[in-house]
Amino acid sequence: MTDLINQGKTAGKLVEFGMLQNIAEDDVQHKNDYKTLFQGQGKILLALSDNDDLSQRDLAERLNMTPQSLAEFVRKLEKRGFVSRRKSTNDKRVIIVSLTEEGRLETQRRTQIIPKYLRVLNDEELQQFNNILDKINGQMYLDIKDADPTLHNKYHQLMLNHVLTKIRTDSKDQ
Amino acid sequence: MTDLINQGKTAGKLVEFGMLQNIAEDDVQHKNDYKTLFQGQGKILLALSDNDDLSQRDLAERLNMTPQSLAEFVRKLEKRGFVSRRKSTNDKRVIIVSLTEEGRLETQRRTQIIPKYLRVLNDEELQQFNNILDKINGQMYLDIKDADPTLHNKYHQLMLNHVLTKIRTDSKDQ
DNA sequence: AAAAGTAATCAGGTGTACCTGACAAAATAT
DNA sequence: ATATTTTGTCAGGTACACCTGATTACTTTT
Repeated sequence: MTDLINQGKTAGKLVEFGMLQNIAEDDVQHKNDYKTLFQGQGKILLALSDNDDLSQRDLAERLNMTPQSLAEFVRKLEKRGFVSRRKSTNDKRVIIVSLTEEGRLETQRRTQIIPKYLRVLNDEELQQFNNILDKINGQMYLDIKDADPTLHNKYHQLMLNHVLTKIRTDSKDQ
Repeated sequence: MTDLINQGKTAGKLVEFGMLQNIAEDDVQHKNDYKTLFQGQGKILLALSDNDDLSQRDLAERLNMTPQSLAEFVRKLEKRGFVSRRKSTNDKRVIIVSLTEEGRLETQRRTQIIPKYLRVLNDEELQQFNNILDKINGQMYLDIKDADPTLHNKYHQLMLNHVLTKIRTDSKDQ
């Protein structure tokens, strides 16, 4: 019972956290697409930063979207200079998508930004927060696998693991 | 230096956290509009749950959007049965927007859901998480105020405080 | 009573994330 | 060599969150 109360309190704070992140983005830093990090174009950048030179088909599969949607986003990313497309030589149907240098920078910019607000935590709290996020994220992976055990999603999750392992590693390495 | 490394690690986990929340929403629980909680129609529900019977003008101001946008969202919410509109008697120009019972339930559903993943935290961790979120959120409020000290945003923030205080209180009271 | 505000509305637009259906070109299977 | 499968494209669509400009109806100011 006490559990529920405390969980509720925390849940409220998480809502608050989400909202504040949202506002900070809208009003403060004009271009920090936190919300678009995991969708559409952003998703593609993440996937490519994990594994460059993928075909559109492959990307679409990994990202769980139709090839048409994928193509659209890739076109937009190309227009923005973040990816390049070239025909595969083995199979002249396939188009290989790669990150440009610009795109690589953009991806880093998007994922490796250390939110300013983390600076208010001291070492101990940071450590606690880390553990907590590990636990929570672990549970969410399980929940996702549980609720949606399709093949696609296995790929999907696999990719996420890779992407995010990389992000974690990168920021650790800096 | 060690600080930066740890902050980076945590930042990565936060990215992961955001992503997982996103996927869990897409694929698992089909209708948990977490991402639309603080935008458009969702924002309006939140504002009304804090302070019912507001004029459209008032809502638009509090929510930092144009009256036209506001009107559009209110229309949509009305269509979905979440709000009702009635003419003010004092001023026949203004339209008072109120939550219906449905709308009130919907708002609660959206904000008071206790994420399942919180159950993996024990009492101590929950307590730690609470403190951490308080600190972080407090800092974000400051950052927002700092970066954007317009009148609108003061109102905006005020409203948020109210809304979220209420949410916090509600979940505590349960 | 006329002028100046104010609260809405209508009309039309932008950008983003998706989707379906139809089809061409290339690769593979028979 | 023909049939089938696969990769990608084109065309067109939905839904959502916004926005600007013009206009109507009502209120307040002068």
